[in-house]
Amino acid sequence: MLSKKTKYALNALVRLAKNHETGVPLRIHEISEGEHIPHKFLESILLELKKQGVLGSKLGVNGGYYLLKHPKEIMLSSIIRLTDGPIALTKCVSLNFYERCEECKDEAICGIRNVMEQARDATLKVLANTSLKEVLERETQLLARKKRAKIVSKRPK
Amino acid sequence: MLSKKTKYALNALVRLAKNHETGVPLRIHEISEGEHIPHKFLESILLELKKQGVLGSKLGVNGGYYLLKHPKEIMLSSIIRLTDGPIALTKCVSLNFYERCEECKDEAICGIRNVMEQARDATLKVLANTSLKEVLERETQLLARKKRAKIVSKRPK
DNA sequence: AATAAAGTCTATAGAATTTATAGAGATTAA
DNA sequence: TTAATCTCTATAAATTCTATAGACTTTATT
Repeated sequence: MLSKKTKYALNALVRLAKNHETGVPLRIHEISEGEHIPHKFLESILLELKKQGVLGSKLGVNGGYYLLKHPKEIMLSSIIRLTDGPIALTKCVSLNFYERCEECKDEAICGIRNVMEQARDATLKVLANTSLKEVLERETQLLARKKRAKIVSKRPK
Repeated sequence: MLSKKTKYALNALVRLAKNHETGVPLRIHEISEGEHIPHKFLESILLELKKQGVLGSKLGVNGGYYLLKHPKEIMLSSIIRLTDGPIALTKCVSLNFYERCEECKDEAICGIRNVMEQARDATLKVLANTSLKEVLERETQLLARKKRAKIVSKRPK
């Protein structure tokens, strides 16, 4: 499961992606209110994302945060790794956070591990191929679908 | 990430699957030593799996635990759900542990959620189609592969 | 009937992680 | 100069995870 921190980070980044083309930074304040994220918590999350090179910031009046890369270059997998750590279900199959399982006798012949590798590949195929831009596009589609459904439901028989 | 509890449960169940055809129960003791799992912790895990209907037990001398179903009928996804809970990355897309995200404004148009659905399906395709029997078969294959590799490495040039 | 070998049950403690907040500091635009 | 912002350090509160203690019950064996 993703932590709240990661969900907050993802939502904030989607919000920043929406704002990306305006060229002006977004205030923490605007994001935390718009996305229902505790202000101080979001503050620390965004600061961390800045330190990790995902976000840039501007201080003082008219300051705020902005994406350092184009939304299509920012993949969900890399965000999750920054805020939550491993995407794999066990560290012994993690590509970025590998660690041996203490209790394991021989990794090379562990059947569970073998399945976890497969699961990791399946998950990653989704998360590493989905960018913030892609998320925005999906939201557009979902919104259109919702509106269509509403119209259909109101149509007289 | 899977908790230790879940990893312990999986390893114990694989061990019980190996023992399945003998028809005799396995003692907690034998499992905890063989799989390097803290005895008391394993005790509580197995008891829980019993209450959930996965395991049966026999009391007294020559007692122990055994699988209630054939290893090919026990899927990794169902074990993980019993010990860890949701397999999905967010509860808002969990099939068995659904819960609304507090911070979410409208599930129907959430792009993140849409991706998480996809990720869930991908992971589940692996975990819900892999049984304990399948894990055992993989271990056999991995062992064979390992032996072959050893022979090749020893072969004179 | 006695004994030893198992699982059963309740309670709880310790550790780690997650979530969140406080408050003083530094920078910038107007 | 001032108000608006992000920055930084510290820490508190809550929750979850990991693990253990110890008394109890059941069963096979002698």
